[in-house]
Amino acid sequence: MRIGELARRSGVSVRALRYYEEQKLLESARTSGNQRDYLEGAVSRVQLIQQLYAAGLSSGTIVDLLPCVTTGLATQEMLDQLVTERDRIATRIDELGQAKQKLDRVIEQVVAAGVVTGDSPTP
Amino acid sequence: MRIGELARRSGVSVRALRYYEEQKLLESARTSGNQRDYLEGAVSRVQLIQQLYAAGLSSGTIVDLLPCVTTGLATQEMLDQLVTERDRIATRIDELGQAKQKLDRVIEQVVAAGVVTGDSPTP
DNA sequence: GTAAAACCTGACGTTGACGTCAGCTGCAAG
DNA sequence: CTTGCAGCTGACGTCAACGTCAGGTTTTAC
Repeated sequence: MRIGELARRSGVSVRALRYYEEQKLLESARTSGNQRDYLEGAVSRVQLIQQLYAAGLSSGTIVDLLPCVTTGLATQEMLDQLVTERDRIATRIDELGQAKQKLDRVIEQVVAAGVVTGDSPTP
Repeated sequence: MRIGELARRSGVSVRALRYYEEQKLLESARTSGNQRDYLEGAVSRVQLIQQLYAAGLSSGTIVDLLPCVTTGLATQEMLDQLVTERDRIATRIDELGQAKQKLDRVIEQVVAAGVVTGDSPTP
């Protein structure tokens, strides 16, 4: 599979895939014409990378943790880092939950008070 | 209250407070010597701003929404934006929850398999 | 064979929330 | 008075995950 297809199937940009390779997150074979050639498994790997990015991990951290995420094996240091990140995510979920509650309450108030009509007319 | 005290009490940097003012998120009176002079309420306002930032809102969005967060009054447009952001946060919480579950499972696996000892010695 | 996609490397541009530095002013203490 | 911290404005620096452009090569379609 070449880079364009992987991009479509995994939902990220071609540029992002090249960036992942630069960051050692993703590897590719090369064809005789020097074009990247990916295995099928690359799709789920890219999706995994995306999920970890979305979780707020840096590329460096992902590089450190991807091996044990895929193999289930880790050194003590890796385990510590895993736990650290897991806890960070948990904390973040908490923060977001509080912010959401705040907005929920504001929305409730606004709805209860009725919407204000104070805009400029559409010219 | 001057800017240094507000920074200490709200837990953000002096630079951040000046930035908030630049972004119209925070206002201050000025003393005769042109120094910023804040009301007591500024502390909680800054904390609120921080919470909204932490929730992933941009300063522009916060500018739009702060009025109704503090007053409970909103136009239809503001209400729509409120709901949009609330939903965005909810989605994000979901994503983070999934990522957390993934790390939880990995940690479980690692613990079940036992920690690997494969490091370079400390020289 | 040739035109159009798709791909390559390399390098500069973007964005947001500040950090940091320079050079100047205000203000309370001894 | 002067020492020295706190504050002021203005402006450039940062960092990460890409976007985008330039200039060239490879693959595909006809």
